[in-house]
Amino acid sequence: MKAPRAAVALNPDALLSDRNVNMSNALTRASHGLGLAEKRLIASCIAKNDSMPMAEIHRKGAWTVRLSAAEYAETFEIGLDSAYEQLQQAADSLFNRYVRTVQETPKGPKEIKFRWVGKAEYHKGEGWVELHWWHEVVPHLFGLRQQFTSYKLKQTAALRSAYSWRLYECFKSWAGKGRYTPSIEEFHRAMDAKESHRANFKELRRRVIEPAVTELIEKNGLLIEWTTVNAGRKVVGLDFKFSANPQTSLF
DNA sequence: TGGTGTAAGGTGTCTTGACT
DNA sequence: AGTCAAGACACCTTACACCA
Repeated sequence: MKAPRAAVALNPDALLSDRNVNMSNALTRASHGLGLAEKRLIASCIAKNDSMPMAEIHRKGAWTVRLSAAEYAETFEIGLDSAYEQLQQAADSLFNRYVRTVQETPKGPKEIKFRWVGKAEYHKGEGWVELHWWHEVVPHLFGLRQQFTSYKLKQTAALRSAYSWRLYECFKSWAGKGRYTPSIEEFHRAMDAKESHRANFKELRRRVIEPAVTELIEKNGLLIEWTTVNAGRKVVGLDFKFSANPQTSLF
């Protein structure tokens, strides 16, 4: 959990990569259902409205966000050609992506789904994409005062795996503790693990955990130790201990 | 804009060994 | 014996750079 942050005026000249990606802890720990390009697009659009006060968001109608291919290319250090292609594909697929959270109710856990966007339109020939946030996601992105996760976009811009990005966000949401101890089901959900990964811990370790941990150590300079929590031989949970490496960390 | 080559990431499958 | 995790290998896909 982070301390409440005073709203500051948005600097329109700030590089996108220097802006913050803010989202509620509940959203951070939910299943996002996003691939890497979609994740980049969503995070960039969140960062574009970084620190904008709610009143100004209402006044400017900032539920709608524009992102150009040039900004995308600069932020993620890829070529313009790739940026055009990724933005177009991500905009196409984003409309059908859902956030999935699980709420505990007296009748047991209940899954809640809502869309990321009500509209995602790529303007061919002009090189920019326009997103309109879905109304249910807005409270998780704007006007946050407590229980939220915040990081600079540049801290994830170098990541090449969506799993690394998701693990980084989970670490960020537990940064106060320096420890992330999900049940195996919570971890599956948070990582958007595929069925084959869920069915077999070896797959989860090989395809999700180890590549993500390696990338975060190499590119973000984190110090990470992790172990499994077992019931007999069955893995039922995970225990990550993480901290910033003062020499190299971007955490 | 489209084609091509390369590197990295992702997946499937088989074998081996340890544990219940 | 059955189950589960680990390791190795091959193959496919994706991301990206480069060039015409």
